[in-house]
Amino acid sequence: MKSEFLINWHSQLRKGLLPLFVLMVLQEKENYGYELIQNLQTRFAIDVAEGTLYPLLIRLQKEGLLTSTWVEQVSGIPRKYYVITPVGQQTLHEMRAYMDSLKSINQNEQ
Amino acid sequence: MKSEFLINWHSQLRKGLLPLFVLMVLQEKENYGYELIQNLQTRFAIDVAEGTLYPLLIRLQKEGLLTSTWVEQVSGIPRKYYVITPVGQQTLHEMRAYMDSLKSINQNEQ
DNA sequence: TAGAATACTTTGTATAACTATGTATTTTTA
DNA sequence: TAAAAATACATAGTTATACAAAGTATTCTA
Repeated sequence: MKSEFLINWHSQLRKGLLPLFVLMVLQEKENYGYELIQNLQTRFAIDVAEGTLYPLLIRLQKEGLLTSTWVEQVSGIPRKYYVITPVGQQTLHEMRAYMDSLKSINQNEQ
Repeated sequence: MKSEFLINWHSQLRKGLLPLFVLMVLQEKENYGYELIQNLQTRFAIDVAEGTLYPLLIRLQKEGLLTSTWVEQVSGIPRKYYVITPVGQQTLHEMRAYMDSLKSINQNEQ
């Protein structure tokens, strides 16, 4: 059974990883929120609550990393599709560079 | 120049990484706070303010991952040395396992 | 027709980094 | 030798963000 500390650590780690993962998914293809939650699960084995993701998407959009458009469905509820912007791509690039630098640091371990 | 967003992202990412890095350093050798700040800088290229590290150390101790003892110096100010506990080592192990799982996920990228 | 699934939003709470400040001692330097 | 810098630890207030919970609305399914 996972300790209280580890559960909390995971939650804290997500504060950094989640924006990265979201940008990574959207880099490949535009997504609407509900779809993104499922892609994050299959792609990164990470369960994201709607109350976590939607505020994040709004924040990323406010920062200029994403744009969004409502798309009416022939059948079903309208979906808000999120697309990564050039600023978002540049930011993703720098995030990746930082993550890679961490990896190389961790290499000189037993 | 780094964007506001990236600066903030780094800060959020640290909330997850810092406990991991601290445990990694202490896994190798006991450290006192001030020394630890320097080791985190040389080892992980990460600048940690005292106001960040000391509360973290107190928290980790409260969680049972560390113990600490004051050591009087022949010359100089007494130092509080932090030592990783078995619980801390187990926790570190699980943190590493999780970090490794992230790495393998990130591998299937262009 | 009730319930599940889809789809987005908002409110309140908890966690933890960060800034700033404070205390105290020792070493360096001008 | 006095001032400044470095060493060493601690705490209060602010801010960002995950998360739980609840809400709104539509569509599909049994």
